Amino acid sequence: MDRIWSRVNGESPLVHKFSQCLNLEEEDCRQLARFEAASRSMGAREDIVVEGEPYGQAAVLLEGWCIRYKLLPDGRRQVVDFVLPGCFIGLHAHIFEVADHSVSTLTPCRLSFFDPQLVAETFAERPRLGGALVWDNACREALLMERVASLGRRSAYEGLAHLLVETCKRLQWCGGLMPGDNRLPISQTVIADTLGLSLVHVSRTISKMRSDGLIEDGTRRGIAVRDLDGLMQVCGYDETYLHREHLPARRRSRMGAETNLRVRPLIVGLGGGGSPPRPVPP
Amino acid sequence: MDRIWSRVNGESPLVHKFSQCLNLEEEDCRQLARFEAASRSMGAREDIVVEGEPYGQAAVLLEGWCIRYKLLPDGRRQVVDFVLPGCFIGLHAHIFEVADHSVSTLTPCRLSFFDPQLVAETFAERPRLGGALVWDNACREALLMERVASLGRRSAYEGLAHLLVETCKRLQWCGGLMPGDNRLPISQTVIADTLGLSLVHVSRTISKMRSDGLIEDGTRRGIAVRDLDGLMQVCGYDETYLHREHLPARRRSRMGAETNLRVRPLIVGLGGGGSPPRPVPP
DNA sequence: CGGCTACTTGAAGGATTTCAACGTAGGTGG
DNA sequence: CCACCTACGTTGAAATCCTTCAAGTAGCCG
Repeated sequence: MDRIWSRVNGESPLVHKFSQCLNLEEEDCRQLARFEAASRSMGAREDIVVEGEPYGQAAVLLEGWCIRYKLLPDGRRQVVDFVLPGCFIGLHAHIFEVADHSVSTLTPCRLSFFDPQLVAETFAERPRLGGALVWDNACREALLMERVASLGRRSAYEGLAHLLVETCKRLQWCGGLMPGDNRLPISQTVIADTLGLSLVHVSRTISKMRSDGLIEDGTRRGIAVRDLDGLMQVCGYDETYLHREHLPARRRSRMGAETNLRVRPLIVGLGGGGSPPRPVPP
Repeated sequence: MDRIWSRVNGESPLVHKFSQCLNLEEEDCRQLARFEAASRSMGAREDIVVEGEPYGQAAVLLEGWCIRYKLLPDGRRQVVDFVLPGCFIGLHAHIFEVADHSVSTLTPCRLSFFDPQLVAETFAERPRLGGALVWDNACREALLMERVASLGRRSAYEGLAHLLVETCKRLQWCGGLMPGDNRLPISQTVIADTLGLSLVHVSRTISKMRSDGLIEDGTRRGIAVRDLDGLMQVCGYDETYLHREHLPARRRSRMGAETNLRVRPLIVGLGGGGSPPRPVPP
């Protein structure tokens, strides 16, 4: 589980990501390359950002997996998000003095550190890329909201299914899924801290899911999805929040700062002044 | 609980909010006024944004409370965030086609709807304000992460305490706390859907907290905090994530430098009913 | 006075945690 | 090569947190 989780091809993760929402021009790629200029390797389980301490430089993750997490005063840990290739780390460095969460490597990683100032420059010089950054940020927030929904309203079994599906989708998206190998490098401990469960219960939940034929017996080699559709059924997966619907065509013309943003009619008070959709227990 | 939760004075919520992180100039205030130009009233329990449907216009909440929430396919509801005066709603309208969450009024509200295009203009014409928007957005993300930690790793009692403290802090911050009245207009149903608990258990938790002398018997009039320090002890409250540390001095020079703007438009904005019983996993 | 919504309370059951013990693989050093 | 250590995973049993079901109370409105 400790090998580097490299990308399928040697392509730049940022170019790969943003070319999905933007027709990158020569100059855009050049600018993105500046983010990835100072590549550096790190081992597993190393800290990149530490909660309560000042941010260091910002970084892009090129290869490997990291986790973003928070610690309660008594040591309980909550993993907030998985950081996959192409994700930014510590981009708030230029906004906040002190980090409100930690980021650590999960596997050996390759990252590129850059001066946060580069973000400002990008907005100034390549507004189209600036728009892409905005979009990227909004996507991360959507992901966070879905996590909230998962933690609050899904059972352990459902939550695990959802996490696995979501992670697979994101991996496909960022090109981080190995061809003949769909294992995810996450230990049960990490899963527990992500789903807000105890390690023991995660073990039992995984056992059940394995015997249900939904995942592989990937013990100690990472968990592996066997039946994606089955998992999606389990948790009623709805991909809307990943916002990948209309990326190909429409998005390209809208993200660019050159084009006009359009206005749409208000949607207010549906239901004739009634209450919001509320499933009431009898 | 149905009166309008107005602001302490008639000041503009946006001016109030951003003057805490920025020395607003005459022209800044004029620009902010454009966001608040088209004021409109709404009743309690009306929809503003509906998950799965296209966004409407964006809005600023001027008075009242709203909730941001998600629905699972089977109707379970998870409240993601409280929207307080000065908060934006549907600011993603210019990024995403389809809303990934809903927003509804909780109390009667006054809002101002504006064309999302106004955001782009603001970044272009008043970069200092653009920086403030970025900061505002980052704060909301920090809030979301804390919510994740709460849902995943705090008990019902701790989570309730944390939610109450956080909400009081935010209210003080946005000036939405009435002078002689520290009641919060949130029903137990809303609390349950925020903490990811059942209504019944919230009722019991509140009872206990009340008998512990931490909150007032605000039945049917909203819950009221009696012992803020006590609540903070219960949940080990750490305010770091609200990022209010160095707002007074330092922030002003960093956020606002039209000269050396370290941050640049990284826009992004994000801006009733109860959850049915959770189905038993197979 | 219904009828509605919000809240309360008791009892039972289920989900999840804790405690504790055990197993297994990989790495390290003798 | 084995002994040992550590990280990770599994399993059982008991305890706890929380949910569900069900019924009842209280305030508000027409």
